[in-house]
Order: sequence, then structure tokens, then C-alpha cells
Amino acid sequence: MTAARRIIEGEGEEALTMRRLASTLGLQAPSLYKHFATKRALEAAVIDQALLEFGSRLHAAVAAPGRLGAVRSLLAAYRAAALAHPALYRLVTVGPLPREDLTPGLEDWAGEPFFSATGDPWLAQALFSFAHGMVILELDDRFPAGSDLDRTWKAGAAAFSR
Amino acid sequence: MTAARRIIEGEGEEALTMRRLASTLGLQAPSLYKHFATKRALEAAVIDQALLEFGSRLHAAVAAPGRLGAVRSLLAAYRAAALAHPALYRLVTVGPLPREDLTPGLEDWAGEPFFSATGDPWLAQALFSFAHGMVILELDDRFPAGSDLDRTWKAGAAAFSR
DNA sequence: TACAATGGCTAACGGTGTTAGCTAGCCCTG
DNA sequence: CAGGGCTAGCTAACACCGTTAGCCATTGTA
Repeated sequence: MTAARRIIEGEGEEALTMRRLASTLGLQAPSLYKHFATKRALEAAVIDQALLEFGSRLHAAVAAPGRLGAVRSLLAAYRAAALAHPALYRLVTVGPLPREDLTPGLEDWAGEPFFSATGDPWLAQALFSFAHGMVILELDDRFPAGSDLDRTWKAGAAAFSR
Repeated sequence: MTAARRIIEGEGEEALTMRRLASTLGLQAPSLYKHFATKRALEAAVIDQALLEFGSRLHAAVAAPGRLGAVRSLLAAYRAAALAHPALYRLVTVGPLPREDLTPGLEDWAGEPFFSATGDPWLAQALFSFAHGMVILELDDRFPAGSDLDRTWKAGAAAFSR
């Protein structure tokens, strides 16, 4: 639901409330249950769409890596996409995935670029962990004040590039 | 508060409820507010203690790295500590830190082992991001079923040890 | 024209963190 | 020893949360 997404992106994940969403749609909260069995299912619809969009950007980054190399291009795209939609990124990546409500195969497809960039399944997962760790720690303000995160990304990219 | 910690470790973070905690202590929920200004402050007390314990294990790992080298020893200790107390690890590391309710300097101290192990502030942050990413993604069951995470950890360690 | 499905509604339930206001007991002081 | 304040408990209540039950108007179809 596009209205749900707008609330999440504009005011954060916890601002999405059945009553809040209903009121922006001009109805009452229980009416939403005629369209989604549960709040989690509603979120799953948003996650599904976001996963497609994030995945597209990653695929594009490894398909046309430019002079940076696939790993650096992928990391740059990953960071940019996440920081452009922080609340959406959190919704998609933190906590358990509602897999039964998602398009089959979409999750794997979105992760493929890490395999393409590294050519090795274990290195791919390690690289993904690094990227997610960097993003989520930045979004949660866990790095010391004044950290040079550009340089930290570079250090990580260098470690994974050889 | 040790009772709060026991609830979190035993039944997960969301099981910690003011009423639930109060009832295990034989009181009513509002009485808890005579001791903690808010639920977040209560959690901060648990986080403070957990940060001390997790930090101790990391310091020990880099102080006596054995034949593995500091980076591998640190990563092994990090993963073991987190998986031994998953709910506590989540409480400490996901979402914003209630810094004003924490022992000053404790957060920095707990992160020091990453600097000791790498000798470089940017590589230290990158290594921390990798470790946290690995742990939180494993706890949230985000890796494909049947992943060989031992091997993924090794791949990451190799990238950062060079 | 009758019927069933769709999609809205109100009322309500049990849960959450939190506040207000009261009170019983304790300690310190006059 | 009397009195006053502080501590730490209590009950009642508030606003909010996801969710369910049950009702009803509209719509599309047989």
C-alpha cells in the first residue's frame, strides 16, 4: 500500500499504525482488515515492493560497475539506496522476514549482486554483512561522533576487493 | 535490574513489560516508576551491565589472542558472546543507545578491542560492522537456509587479516 | 428479482507505557 | 517522645495499540 509506505518513509516505522493509516485513507482501522489479514501482512506488501527497488539498484550497480570495480560499485549503490530511504531500509532488513507473504524468489534475487561482485558465496555473505552492518550502525548513530565513514567504507572495500 | 535481565534472556526483549516485571517482583507496575523514570531507563541499566560483560570478553580475546592472531580471536569471541546471549545482544546493539543513562566511557571502552586488533581506526570500524552484521543477520535468520556460516566468518576474517 | 460477496461501520477486548493521587511505614530532628 | 518529611508501595485511570465480532449498505451476478 502506497499510503503505508508514505507514512513509514515520512515519519518512521513506528508511526505506521492501523488507525493512523486508516485515517489518512479516510476510513476506520478495522476496515483495513478487509484487505490485509494482519498488520504484518500489510508491512510485507511494502517490504516486497522495497525489496524489488533496492534489488534493482544493486543489480544495476554490478551490471555497470564503471572504473571502480564491482565490489566498490555495489557498496556505493548499497549505501546510497539505504541512506536515501532509511526507514524503508530498516523495515526491510531488521527483524525476521515475513517470507510467506513475499514474492517467491525475490529475496534471493535481491542478494544476487553480492555473488556477482565477489564470485564466491562465502565472501558474498561476508560482504553483505559488512555492508548491512555499516548502514544499520550509521542509521542507528552507533559510530563515534565525528567518524569519517567514507574512509571506513573505503577500508572495508579494500579489505574485500583483493 | 537482574529480574529484567532474566526475563529478556529467557523470553526475549518484547517479553519485558512493566506489568510482567512488576509481577515477578511481587509488585504493581506503577511502583517500578519509583526506581526507574521510564522503561527505557530500566533497559539502560541492563544495557550498561551487558556492555561491561561483552566488552570484558572482547578485551580478553585481544589480550590473549593465542595462535589465531588478534583479529580472528576477537571475531571468535564476539560471535560466541553474542550467540550465548542473543536477546541481550539485540538489546545492546539494535536501535539508538540511551547514552545519557549509561556509564560514561563504557561504550568507547567496549569498542576498543577492535582498535587494538587492527591498529587502524577505520579498519576497526569496518571490522566491527562486519562482525555486527554477521551476528545480527544470523540472529534474525536472514541468511539462506543451509549457509555455512563458519566458512563465511572465515572468509571475512581472511579479508580483514590479509 | 433474489442472492451472495464486498467493503465499509461501531463497539469492544486485552494489552501497552505512563500519570495522578493516596497512604503506610521509616528516619531524623526538635 | 512527638512530629514532619521521605520512601515506596498501592489503586484508578488515560491514551494508545492490534485485533475481533457483528451489523449493514452497496454492488454485481444468476
